[in-house]
Amino acid sequence: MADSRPVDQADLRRGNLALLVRILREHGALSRAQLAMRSGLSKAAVSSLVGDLELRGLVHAAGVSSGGLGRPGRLVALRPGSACGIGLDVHIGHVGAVVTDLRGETLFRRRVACEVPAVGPERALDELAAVAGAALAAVSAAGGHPAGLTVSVPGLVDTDAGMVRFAPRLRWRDVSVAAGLAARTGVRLADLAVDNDANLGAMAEHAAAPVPDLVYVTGDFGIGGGVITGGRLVRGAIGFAGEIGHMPMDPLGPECSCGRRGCWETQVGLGALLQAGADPGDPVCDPTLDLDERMAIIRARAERGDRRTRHALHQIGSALGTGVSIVVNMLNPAVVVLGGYFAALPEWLVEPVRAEVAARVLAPGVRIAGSTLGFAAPATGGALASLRRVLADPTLISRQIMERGT
Amino acid sequence: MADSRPVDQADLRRGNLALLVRILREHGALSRAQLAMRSGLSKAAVSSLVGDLELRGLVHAAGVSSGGLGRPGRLVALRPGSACGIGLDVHIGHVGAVVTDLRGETLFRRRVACEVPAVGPERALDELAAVAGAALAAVSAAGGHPAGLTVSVPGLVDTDAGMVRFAPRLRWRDVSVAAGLAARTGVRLADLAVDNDANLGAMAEHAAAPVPDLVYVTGDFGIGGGVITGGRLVRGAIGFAGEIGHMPMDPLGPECSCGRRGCWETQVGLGALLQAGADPGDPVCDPTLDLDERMAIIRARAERGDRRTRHALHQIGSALGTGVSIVVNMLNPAVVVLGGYFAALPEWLVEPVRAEVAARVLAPGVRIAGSTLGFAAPATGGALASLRRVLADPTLISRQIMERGT
DNA sequence: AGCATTTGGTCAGGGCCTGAACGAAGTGGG
DNA sequence: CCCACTTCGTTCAGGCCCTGACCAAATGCT
Repeated sequence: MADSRPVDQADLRRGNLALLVRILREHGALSRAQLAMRSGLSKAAVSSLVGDLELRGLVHAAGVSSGGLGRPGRLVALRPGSACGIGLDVHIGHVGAVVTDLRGETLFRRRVACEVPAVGPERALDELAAVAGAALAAVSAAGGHPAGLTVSVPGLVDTDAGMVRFAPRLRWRDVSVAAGLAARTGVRLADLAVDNDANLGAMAEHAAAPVPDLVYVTGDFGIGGGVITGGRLVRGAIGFAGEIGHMPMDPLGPECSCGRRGCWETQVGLGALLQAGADPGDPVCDPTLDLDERMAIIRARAERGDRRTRHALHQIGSALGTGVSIVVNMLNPAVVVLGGYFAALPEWLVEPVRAEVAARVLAPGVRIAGSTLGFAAPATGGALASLRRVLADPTLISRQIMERGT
Repeated sequence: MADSRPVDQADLRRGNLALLVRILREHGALSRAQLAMRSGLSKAAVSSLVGDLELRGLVHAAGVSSGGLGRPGRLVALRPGSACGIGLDVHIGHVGAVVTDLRGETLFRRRVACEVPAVGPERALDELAAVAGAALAAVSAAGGHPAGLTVSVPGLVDTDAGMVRFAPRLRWRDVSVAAGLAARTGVRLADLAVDNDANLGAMAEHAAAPVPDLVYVTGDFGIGGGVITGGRLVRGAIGFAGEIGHMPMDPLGPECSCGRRGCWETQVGLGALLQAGADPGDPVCDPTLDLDERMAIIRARAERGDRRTRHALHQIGSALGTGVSIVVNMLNPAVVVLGGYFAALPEWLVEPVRAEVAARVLAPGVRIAGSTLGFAAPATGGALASLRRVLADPTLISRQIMERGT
């Protein structure tokens, strides 16, 4: 068995193609001369590389640079919709899809209600495959090339096997999501990936706030965490990293679904908020109601100053801050992003968390922010994860297909 | 400003030189043909690369492969003492040095008693420079080339500036270790690095137990943590990652040196053990006594079954396990290594930690182990950190110098 | 119109890896 | 003892990729 791969001239080419794509992603349209300047490559090399990217359909001419002396540069930009990452999302109440191109623009977004725990994995995968088909059609319509599909699932995922090992909230166990989707859509297994919702959410937030060290905490009834350090996602030895919902916080606390007592998610999960802030008959406790609507009711109550709701939110915020402090002490991220239902109530949750962090954390300068992506973060992260492969190696988009197109 | 470095043919060469060095490090002496097989490179390329490494003095002929049919292979091996990493260690009671070559063999080891908090940074750096000088002399005597010096300090380090920001146990604040050592030894600033003791300890344990995800917890009076995920050290946004000693564990606990209450280190630090296991007048509480000797006394008492000692150890072990469980839940390492004073008492500490982890951690298969390197881990890690640069880029060892030598 | 300036393409050149060919250095059967 | 066989390591042509120099093209300024 080989110990590691040797480095090859093709790797060199790949690396420089990827470099140009990264620069174009960050700076928009640039001339070849500007690309040469920014990349450090020679003009000759840039010419050749841009020609290559053009043949692959990843870039196209984008006018000329107007201003200034001398011959105007012919601008080159990433072609809209050229390579598209597809992110799919399985939630308790819906399945969804997001399509993003290399520039980071969203080309397609859909969300379909689906009682996933009730209908079972096979029916849910049928629904998911239908949404995926629509996403793929949107990519085709844009004249693009799908870079891959990544499915977000709220549970424990074996990313190598493309399987969901255990997702208690979906009532899934050992579900072959990748294989099931491949069979239904005809997409190659190699182009399908499955990952945890918090991991993908962290990737989405990381792309939005590009600091190398970020922690994403997402909540609905369970709590998930996604950790990015040094720009890389932390998965742990067997993919359990970030499973912070079951941090033991209070040995005398209420019993948790995992069988232990006082787990963090019993303190800050949506269940805890509803229990403290509403009576059992209250409409916000109605599980058949859409999550967004229930959050809107709670928002409204908090905004008009309802005492019980405010008190419940403050209690959640404090407990959230205690747990966040532990994470921050250990990992020293530059940013902690609060996603999921926390993102719907930032006015009442972010401040208590900041206060706890200020009181309990050694390191200065940690930013606490509500997610701007909200419940869309996991699917967006899935799209980005799919794109990341092309970003690292643009030659994955083959030349031939595009030559046919011209 | 360039956005990122372009990839170059020299990078290609570097990468393949490094590949061969890695393979030789792992497998010992190999023929060129075997190297070609294992690396995936062609025989021609291997010949050229080996010739290059020979000129740099990094490898040398090492006999012939005896067995089998056909022409025997001329074995090539890493030259003992060729490139040497130097690790320096500043502790409360001593300064020390370790020299390791590319093969991982230790060529030199020294430890000199020094009351660092008492004598102040300048005098301590004098002592450290003397030890460093002896280490450099040992490298010269072995016909080697120093790959760099890395200093381990128990405190908060600004690795970019080579400065210790705050080391309460040494009573250091804003000490320019790299500059001070450069001035005293004549070593170039670029070859000097400073890092936290727990980070370096983690690197040493990581090299000994090569799993990609490892957490190292070290204790004396303070508690430090080093985290490696995906084979990379986690530093955090401003270098505070792994500062787990001040995790808030008990809001009603005793006051900590940091000003808060119930930090983890008040529960599991050496102070907690001594307070629970010995009276103030007890010799093990004598701060002038060598740490190793004090640990030996505690070991002896535990071995002969002293009830109070055993009880104190069990109490420490439980609290240690509680904190370790939090870390493990968050990061899912394959191994947790207990270093520092914990490593001196594994028979009584490892089991309670295992029990707590088994009760509190979701992920299966986490190994808990006492460090085999003990108090030597940080310096060893420093030596490895210095070597890592050469391992990533063998061309750092220039050819000319070695040509002069032959 | 002429000149300075900048762009971008072409071409020789050198570094690096590959694959084929070949001499070198052993083993083992006849 | 000799020769076939096997494996090793070097050499050489060939191809890929980047660089640097050169040059035609395109535009503003005088």
